[in-house]
Amino acid sequence: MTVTLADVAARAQVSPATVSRVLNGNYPVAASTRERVLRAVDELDYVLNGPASALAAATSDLVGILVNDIADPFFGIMASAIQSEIGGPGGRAGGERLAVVCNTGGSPERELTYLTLLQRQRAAAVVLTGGAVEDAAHVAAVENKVRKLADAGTRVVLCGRPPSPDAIALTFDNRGGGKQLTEHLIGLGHRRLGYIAGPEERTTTRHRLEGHRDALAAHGIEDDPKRTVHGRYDRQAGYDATLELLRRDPSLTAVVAANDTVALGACAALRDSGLRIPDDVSVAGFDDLPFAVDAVPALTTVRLPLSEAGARAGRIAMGREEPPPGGIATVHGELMVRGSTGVPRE
Amino acid sequence: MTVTLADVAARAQVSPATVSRVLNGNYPVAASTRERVLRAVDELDYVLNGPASALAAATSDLVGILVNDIADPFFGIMASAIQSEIGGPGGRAGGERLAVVCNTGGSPERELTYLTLLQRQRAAAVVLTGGAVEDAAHVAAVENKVRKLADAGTRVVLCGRPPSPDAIALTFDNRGGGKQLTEHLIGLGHRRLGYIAGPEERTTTRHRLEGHRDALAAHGIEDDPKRTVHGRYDRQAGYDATLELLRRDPSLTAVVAANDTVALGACAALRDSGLRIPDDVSVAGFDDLPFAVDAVPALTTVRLPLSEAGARAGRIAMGREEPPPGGIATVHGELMVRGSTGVPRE
DNA sequence: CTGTTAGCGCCTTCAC
DNA sequence: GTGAAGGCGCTAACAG
Repeated sequence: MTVTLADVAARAQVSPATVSRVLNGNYPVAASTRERVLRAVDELDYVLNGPASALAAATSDLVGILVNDIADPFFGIMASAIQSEIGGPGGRAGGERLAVVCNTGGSPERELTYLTLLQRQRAAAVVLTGGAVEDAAHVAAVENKVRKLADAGTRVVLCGRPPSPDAIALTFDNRGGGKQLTEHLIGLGHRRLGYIAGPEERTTTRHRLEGHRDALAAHGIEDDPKRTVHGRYDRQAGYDATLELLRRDPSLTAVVAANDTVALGACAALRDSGLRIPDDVSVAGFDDLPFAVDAVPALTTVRLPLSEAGARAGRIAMGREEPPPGGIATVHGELMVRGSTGVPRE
Repeated sequence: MTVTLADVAARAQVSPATVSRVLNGNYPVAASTRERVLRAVDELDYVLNGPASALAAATSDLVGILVNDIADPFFGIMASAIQSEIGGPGGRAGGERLAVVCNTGGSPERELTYLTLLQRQRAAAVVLTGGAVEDAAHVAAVENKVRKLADAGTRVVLCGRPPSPDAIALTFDNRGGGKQLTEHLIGLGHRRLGYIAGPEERTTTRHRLEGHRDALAAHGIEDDPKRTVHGRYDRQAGYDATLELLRRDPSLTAVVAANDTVALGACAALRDSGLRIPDDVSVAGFDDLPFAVDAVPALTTVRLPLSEAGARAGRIAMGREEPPPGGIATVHGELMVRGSTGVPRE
C-alpha cells in the first residue's frame, strides 16, 4: 500500500541501505547513484516513515517548544523566533526538523505531561519558555525530567526561564527591569505607587516584584503591602486590580503592571474611573509587546528582546551556537519611556 | 540502558503483550495484573517509546495544528482552543496526545513541508487554520497532500479556511462579515470609505474585500479602486496604507481595515495626521481580538468566534464530534459596534 | 484474560 | 562506494 524504502531501492536498483544513505546524506554515495535514488523517490512519491526512522536511529527530528500561553504574543513571538532557527535544513532524512509548540496553559501537570510526551517521542531538543512555577515538588519533578531528557541525548534549553541543572539557560533580567521601571517613576516624583503583580507562585512575578521593591527601598519609600495586588497575566486581572488599588488608596499617582497586557487593563480601569493618563495617574507595563506602542497614550514599559533571545535559544538547541559560558546567560531589558508616565499630579 | 517494555514485563512477571495492553487500555486485563504492571512501570520509571509504538501501530499520537503566524493572537487563540480539545485523555498509550502547532509563517512552501513532516510522523490528525494562498499550483499541491493524509487515515480539518476536498471544513463567513461592517458605516452616512486589504493572494483578504464591495454596490456607491490598498496583516501595513489612502483622497470619512491589527495601525496614522476618531474619520477592524476593546476609542469590528470554532475543530479532529453535514460548516461573525465609528464629519 | 509469534520500516555495523 | 543482515521497541493477530 504505502511506499517504503525498499520499494524505492527496487526501483532505483540499489540496496535499501544505499537509499537510506542518500536520504540521510551523511555518508558518501556516488553522484550517479544518488541521482537515480532521488528520481525513484520522486517518481514513487515516497515519504519517509518517521517513527520507523526514529526507532532505528534512536532519535527523532522533533523539537519541542513549551509555552505557557500560546494565545499570548509574549510566547508567540518567542516561539516564532525559536522555530525560525529550527525549521529549515539540518535535520536527518530530508533535511527538515519538525518544530512543535506545546501549550501548557501554565499548568505544572501539563508541563510535565508534555515533557514526558516529548521524551517518549525521543525529541532531538526541547526549549522551555517563560517563567516557572515555584512549587518545590514541581521544580524537582521538572529537574528530574530534564535530567532524563539530557541523559537520553535531548538538548534542553530554557528561554526566559530561571536556570536549572542539566539545561542551558537564557534568563531575562526581570528583577533589573522592574527596578529600572520603578526608578523611572520615582525619578518623576512618584511616591505612592500601586503594583499589579502576576500569579503568586511564578518566578517572573516574584522577580519583577522584587525589582520594584528594590527600587522603593533604594529610595527610602515604604513598601506598603496594601499597594500590591496579585492576579493573572491578563487584561481583566489588570482592570480589576486597578479598581481595587484605587479603592484602597485613591491617592495613588502611578500604577506599575506585571506586563503590558495587564497594563492595558489598568488603563481601561483608570479611564472608566474618570482618571487621565498620565495627568492623574501614570501607568507602566513590561515586555513591550507590539501593541504597547499603540496604546493611548503609548505605554512606558521595559522591552525584552524576545525575538533575539528566542532565536538564540533555537540556535543553541540545534547545536548551531555555543552555549554561554557556564550554561547561563542573562538577557537584559531596556526601559522604553513613552507617554503613559509623567510627573505626578498636584 | 533505557527501560523497555520487556523490562517492565519481566518485573511484573507478565508478557510484553500484557504490558502493552494495560498501557493502551483498550483491551480487557485483570485488575490485579494491571495493578502489578502499573507498579512495575512506576518503579522502573518506564516511558513508552513513541516511535516504536507508532511504527507497530501504524499511527501516532501526534496531532498537528498549522498556523500562519503564531505570534498573532488570531492564530494563538484558535490554536489554544484546538489544543484544549486534543490534549487530555483519549490517545493511545498513557492517554495523552501530543498536540503540536506548526508555524508556516504564511509561506506555501513551509505549509507543504509541515504537511509532509506530519505525514511522515503518521499524525493522527491535522488541523489547518486561517486563510489559504490562492495560487493554483499551491492549492493543487495542498489538496494532493490532504488526500494522501486522508488515505493514510489522518483526519484533516480546516478551521477558518475555505473548503477543500477530503477535508472537513469550518469556514468563516468573511464575506458576510465584511459586508455587514461596511453597511454599518454606510448606514451612518459614510460615502467615501477607504479599504485596507490584506495580502493579495489570500482567501481571507479576497472574501473580506468582496463583502465590502458587495455592500458598496448594494447601496449604489462607486467602488473607486483608488480607495483600496493592499498590505500585510500587521500594524505597520495599516499605518502606511492609511497615510497612502489619505494622500490619495483627503476627503475620506472612514477607513475599513482587513483586521484589528491593521486597524490599530490605521488609528495611529490618523492620530499622527491630526485627525480625530471617529469625529474626523471612522475606523473599523475585523476579528475582535482581545485588544480591540482597549483601543481608544474602542474598535468597531466583526467578532469571529475563534475559540468556539477552534474547539469544535479540535473535537472533530479527535472524532469526538460529528462533522457537519456535507463536511462543511460556515461560522458567522457578529458586528460589534463601538466608539471608533460614528457619523461622518460636516 | 494472557502468552507466543511475527513483523512494522528503517538504520547501521560488517563485509566486500 | 555498495550490499547483506540483524535488530531498534512495540503491537496485533492467533492460540490457549
